Amino acid sequence: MDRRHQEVIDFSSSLSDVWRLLNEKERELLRKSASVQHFKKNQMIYGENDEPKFLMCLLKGKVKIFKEGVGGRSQIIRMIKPVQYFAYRAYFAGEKYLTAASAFEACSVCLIPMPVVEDILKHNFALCKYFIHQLSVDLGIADERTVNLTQKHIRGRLAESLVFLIDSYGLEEDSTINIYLAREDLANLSNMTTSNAIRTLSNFVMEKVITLDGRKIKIIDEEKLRKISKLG
Amino acid sequence: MDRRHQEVIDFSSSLSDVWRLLNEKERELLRKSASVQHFKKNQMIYGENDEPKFLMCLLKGKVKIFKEGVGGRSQIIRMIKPVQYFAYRAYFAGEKYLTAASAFEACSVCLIPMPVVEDILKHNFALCKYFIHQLSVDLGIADERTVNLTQKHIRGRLAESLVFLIDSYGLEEDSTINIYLAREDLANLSNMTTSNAIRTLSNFVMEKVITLDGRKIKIIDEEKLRKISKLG
DNA sequence: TTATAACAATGTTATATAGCACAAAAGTAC
DNA sequence: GTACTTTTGTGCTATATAACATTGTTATAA
Repeated sequence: MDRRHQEVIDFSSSLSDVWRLLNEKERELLRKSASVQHFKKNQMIYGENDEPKFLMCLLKGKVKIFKEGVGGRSQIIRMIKPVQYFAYRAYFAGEKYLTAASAFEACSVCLIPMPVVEDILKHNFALCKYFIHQLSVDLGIADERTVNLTQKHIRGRLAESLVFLIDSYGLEEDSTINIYLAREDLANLSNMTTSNAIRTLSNFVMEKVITLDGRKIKIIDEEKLRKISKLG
Repeated sequence: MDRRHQEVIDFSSSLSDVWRLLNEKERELLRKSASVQHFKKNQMIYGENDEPKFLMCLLKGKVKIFKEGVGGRSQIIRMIKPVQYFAYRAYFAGEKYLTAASAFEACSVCLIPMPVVEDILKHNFALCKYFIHQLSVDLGIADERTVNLTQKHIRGRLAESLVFLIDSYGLEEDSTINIYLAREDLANLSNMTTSNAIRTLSNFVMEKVITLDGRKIKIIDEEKLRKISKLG
């Protein structure tokens, strides 16, 4: 049994959400056509304007989805954690990718050819429903985000990003956020410059909302943080 | 034949996109369960936090979808024209409405109970695909919009809104945009204050990109407008 | 070890845009 | 018609934030 096949067997147990919606025949189809690929830290998974070919499922690691904006400034659109599906929007819309994805840390990604997914969709209403639901949720998040990023002030935006990171990746026992972002990434997530991300973080430290140790962010007063996030 | 039924017959011919995907039985089901409602100018169609119950199809008029942001500032998320479907995202996501919708001018809206839609979806893959496609396209637009609204400067954002209006509602023979927005709405679409919308419009007039006559906006140099929109 | 680069912190300056006040114009109601 | 509200247009001021420059700090490599 070659290594590749081995991995396919492995991942199938963890594809949870989608896997549960399939019958044995469909699962067999996936086992045959899916493959696992590994990405090094900062490696590109797909780029803006690439042709979408695969439904991707993040098995291990963290992925950032981002867009290059005006003047090279990049905006992080969302972060992916295991086990989340991504990279399917463009295909369904009949477009090229509008965003890019890169491995935020070393990643294992399961690739399922979109035509295979489409074939299964034809006879599997539960899976259709899954995608409709997922896309609807994401669209809601995107609409929220538009208003938050444009209308909230810098403190509110940064606080919101921290809350988002807490909710996505959780806290360690010592209340450290379970992901280590460079200040620049935090800025790209919050729509501000790196300097302002740094400054505002310092302010939060002074106000005893967080403490900093390099890229480690420890949450001291989560309630206050959520309040700052809400009030903009 | 009562007036209501009459209207149902009328609309069925114009529901185009979706209607085409249905068989006779499904159409009959729609005819029975759908109804048409009229809204006066500025009347609320649904509000933030309302429970979503209907798939809506705009038959006549114009609708704006917006969100109340920080400090009463509202942000127009998208505009709907005939014959477009809307109001379904929240139901599919299992959420209340995150946005509000109001009649921008006198409107006729066809209401289809979401449970009926879901019933049809179960056995109609083409319709599933329609929604998956539509949601995917909208999600792409939302992602684009996030970056544009946050990173482009005021001229770029206003120009983009004008281009959007041209593409959505078209131009009359004399190159007037086919929708008459208050400066405030234009501002809410472009994420700026009313004063700045007015000022920037005036600048565009001076630069001979447009001319103004009250709310009538006549496009003089569309190419230049698109250029301003692109370059931020 | 030193050299080199990437990142973090912070102060200073410049500027885009919001906020406000007020006047003019246009709609709307009575 | 008059009174009233809403919308539009402009100028002025305040301010949030970007842009830039500098310095300190930490990693990485030679």
